[in-house]
Amino acid sequence: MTGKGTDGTGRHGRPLRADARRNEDRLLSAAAEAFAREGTGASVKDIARAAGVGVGTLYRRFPSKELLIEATYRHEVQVLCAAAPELTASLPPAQALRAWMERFIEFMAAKHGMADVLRVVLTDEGERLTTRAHLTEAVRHLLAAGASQNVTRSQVEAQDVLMALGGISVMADTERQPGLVPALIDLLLHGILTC
Amino acid sequence: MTGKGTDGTGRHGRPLRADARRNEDRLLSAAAEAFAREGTGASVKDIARAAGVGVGTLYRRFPSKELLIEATYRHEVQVLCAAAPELTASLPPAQALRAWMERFIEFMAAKHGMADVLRVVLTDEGERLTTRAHLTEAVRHLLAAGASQNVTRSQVEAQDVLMALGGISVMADTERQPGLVPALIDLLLHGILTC
DNA sequence: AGATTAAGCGGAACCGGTTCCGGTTGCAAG
DNA sequence: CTTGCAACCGGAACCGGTTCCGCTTAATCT
Repeated sequence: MTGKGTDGTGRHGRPLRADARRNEDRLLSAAAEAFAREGTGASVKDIARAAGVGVGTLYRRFPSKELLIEATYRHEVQVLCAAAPELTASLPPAQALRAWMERFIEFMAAKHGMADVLRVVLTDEGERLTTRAHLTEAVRHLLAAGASQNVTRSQVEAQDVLMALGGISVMADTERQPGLVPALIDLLLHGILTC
Repeated sequence: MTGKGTDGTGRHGRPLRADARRNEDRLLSAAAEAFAREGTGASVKDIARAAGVGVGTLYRRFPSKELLIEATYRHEVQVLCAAAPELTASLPPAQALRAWMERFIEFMAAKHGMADVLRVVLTDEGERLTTRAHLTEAVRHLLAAGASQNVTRSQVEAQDVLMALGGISVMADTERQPGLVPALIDLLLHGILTC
């Protein structure tokens, strides 16, 4: 994230011009609708047209389709992250971990082709709090709860777990075999837990 | 795999016409060179031109870029698979497993963008022995060696391990963090081994 | 050799993502 | 209110993958 997106500021933190902000709103709702209806396969040109702007405008605000997707789903990701503390509060660490991992995968799989999101959601080197940082934080929270009761190996890094989950999402999306996801989550969980 | 590729037979097992076979050869060597030089990002049109044929010809023989990539690397994958028995013969099961997984990832990462291969290499429902079947077999071999000495959990399926490796490849390719791969291999290995 | 025809061929056309750029306009300074 | 200009706008153009289709030709039959 480089200071662009839904925060109403431009490239240098300067407030957006009124028309620009209006277009951003239109684009986001057109995108939300299109992605909900057709999945992330929806074409950017169609989204731009539905929003009543040209593709150029869309691309200035969201420099790639993936970033548009991320912006569209950012809120849902925040909700996902917020669930981590709640789960650790109400379940034993191992179960909380599993439950959250399932939600993560489920979210990623929700709309077909969601794997695109992942590349953006997990990839980023911006300065401010990013979506990715939130996710890492959520995992760190879950792992910490486990470590404090010695049920998770303390060498396991939150970031690596996140990446592993990302990998599972991609494969689940690519392949279509039923039962793959639970099997891979099991494998990952076994790798995290103390024996 | 549906009976197309480098076996010199057409869609119905009928032998290829002479010109077709010649073009297939040209395409494969042009592809090999292009992929080696530019990675799998090399454009199909360029490859067709280098081979002196039209894109249509390329597409009849290799119905998608991914299939062309797979055909180009099929031999290397076979070599990789062949290494599995050798490793189990010369190393303790856990080490053999780790060594092979490292080779797998290394191979996938060798040429940038190799993640494309994966989708084809790992996805397939053909009737005959496929590349994917070979890979699964290699993993099964490694797991069997481990199971016989009780160092690997017997519930772990070869296919799931292969998928997990696929996921790691994708993430390693997407992300660029050093140390990610070893960390993920560790995690996976811990998930496979008995404690 | 000549006819027949399925297989093969090339490349124009299409589609989706992305870039580029000449024209437009919100906004603030004068 | 006018003016200057940075920010913004739209869409044509480009690029890569894939499809389509009319023409060509290797292989086979007579």
